[in-house]
Amino acid sequence: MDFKRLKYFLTLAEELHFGRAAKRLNIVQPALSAQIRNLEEELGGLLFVRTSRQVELTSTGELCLQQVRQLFQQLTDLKEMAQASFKGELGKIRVGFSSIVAFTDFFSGHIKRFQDNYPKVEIIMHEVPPLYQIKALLAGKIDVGYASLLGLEKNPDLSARLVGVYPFVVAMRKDHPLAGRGKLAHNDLKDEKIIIYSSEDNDEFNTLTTHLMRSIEDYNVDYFDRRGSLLSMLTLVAAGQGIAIMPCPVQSIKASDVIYIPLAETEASTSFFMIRRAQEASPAVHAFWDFTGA
Amino acid sequence: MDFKRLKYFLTLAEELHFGRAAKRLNIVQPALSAQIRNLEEELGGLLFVRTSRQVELTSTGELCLQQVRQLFQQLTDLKEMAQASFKGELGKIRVGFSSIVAFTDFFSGHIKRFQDNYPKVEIIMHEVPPLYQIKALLAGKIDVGYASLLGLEKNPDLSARLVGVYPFVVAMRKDHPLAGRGKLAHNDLKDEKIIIYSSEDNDEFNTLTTHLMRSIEDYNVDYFDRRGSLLSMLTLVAAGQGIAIMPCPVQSIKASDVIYIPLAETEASTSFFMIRRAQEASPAVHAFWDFTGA
DNA sequence: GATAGAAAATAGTTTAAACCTATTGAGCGA
DNA sequence: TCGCTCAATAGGTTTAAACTATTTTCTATC
Repeated sequence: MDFKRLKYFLTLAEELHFGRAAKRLNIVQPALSAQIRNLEEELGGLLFVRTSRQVELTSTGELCLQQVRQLFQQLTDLKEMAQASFKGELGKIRVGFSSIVAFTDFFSGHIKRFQDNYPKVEIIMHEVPPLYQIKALLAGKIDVGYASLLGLEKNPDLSARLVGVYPFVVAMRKDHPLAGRGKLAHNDLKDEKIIIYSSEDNDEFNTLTTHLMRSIEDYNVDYFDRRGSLLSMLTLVAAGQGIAIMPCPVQSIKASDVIYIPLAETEASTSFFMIRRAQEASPAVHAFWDFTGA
Repeated sequence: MDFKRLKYFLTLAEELHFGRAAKRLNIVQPALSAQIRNLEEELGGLLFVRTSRQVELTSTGELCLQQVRQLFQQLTDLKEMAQASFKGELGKIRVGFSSIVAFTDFFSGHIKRFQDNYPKVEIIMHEVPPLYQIKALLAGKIDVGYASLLGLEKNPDLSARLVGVYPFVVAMRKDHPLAGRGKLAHNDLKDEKIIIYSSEDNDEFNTLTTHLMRSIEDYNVDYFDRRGSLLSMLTLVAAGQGIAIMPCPVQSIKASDVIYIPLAETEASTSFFMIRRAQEASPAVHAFWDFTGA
């Protein structure tokens, strides 16, 4: 059983004339006769009634015609699907993102614009803490990561691309003494209780605060060490437990009683990266990477 | 694109090893390598990642695998369908029957038993007057006819088979003078008004009554000539317009005020035939013919 | 009824591609 | 470094599909 034979069958069923059908198939009439005979032998009965004047389908032939049309449709679909898949227009991309990334403008922009241009690619989102993203990428659990991490260029198994650099803001209760200020400098934080997110699992906040701390190390800062999420930090701020230094995208989280004031006069900032495996095979992931990089 | 290639793909996708897959396919490893390469070139990308230690599917390969499995399922279905159709287990049979036939025991028996044994054959019933059945058969409007007709053996384009011979009964109002009798003879009808169905279109009643009349031609019978259906004859009988001579299956029609009395002492009878085209192509029709004849 | 024409089937030859054997090359483990 | 496994490559062989030429069958027309 062969697609070529089925194609011959289909053409003959349409033309109902061996000579014309053979011409359309760019073969010669006896070749078509032989192939149709082969097909009929394989199925165990006649598909056409041949009188010397006309050819017509048997009832079985009619049934087969419908099925064969379907079969060719499926074959066409298969080819198109494969080609779409090779072009990265089809497939799944598992995207890992850290909690802060979810509030950046580039992240939602990437996802939305890609989805608009590649509607058949399924994007599966996972919130994954930054250091875990590296493990998840190498273990094949996610295909693309979005996080603020340092030293990525040192890992030969990963490719990274800088996608955003953000200054810091200071989150505090609205009745905090500093609340009226339009902007803050290092000096202003000198005697404040600063809430820092710290966790062995999650390096992002460590990274950025360490980064920041380096720039304000001259100052004598009390800090409040605490495990928890981005939101739990804001809860602590709202509860008057201290102030928090955070990348500015966090501003879009409107917590009651909490205000954000830019931290000026420092070159400290948070850099966000896209990360993928250096040896990536999936065309969809490459399409995503190239599309968001263009 | 060829089913053989797709089969190779399927086997390799299952084995993930060129040597083993080739062995299962009863070909040699380089042949398999070449065919997989051809397939990949045709689709425009790689379906497998080959390291010298292991073979695995690409993401596109995974997608194709599902589609190809479906394709093979459909191919199997096509073959099975074709073979079922050749055996007459699949298809349509358009059955024409005259009104009286609907009340015979053989008719419902044929249909029911065949349908039980050939559940996938669609039987389409048409009530067709007897002479029309011959036209409908020759015009390809129906495939099998059931009727009482004479001279069928003279038509070389048709095959017929006798399926039932029934004596006559006399239908009359229950208050008719003859109503008390257990059976009737020709003599008894001598002075009765007999309702006869007559139509150029429909020969069945003409046939049977002519047949009957021949056997009682010695008697002086008034008859009431009237176009109409089987039921309209019974209506006339119920209205006291006369008595009617009918094949005994009509007895199963219980009309109020109408009783049936056997017409004995005559060899006159109605013969019912199955009819089909002599040159019938449809295996389902042959299956029906053979099944009901066995 | 004979004859010409049309269309599918048959016979024999040619060609193409699928397959086979033998070998090479690459990667991994001892 | 050697040896082993496994896929790729090279070159010859076989099979089957296609071609050309011819026959057969049926129909339409004279």
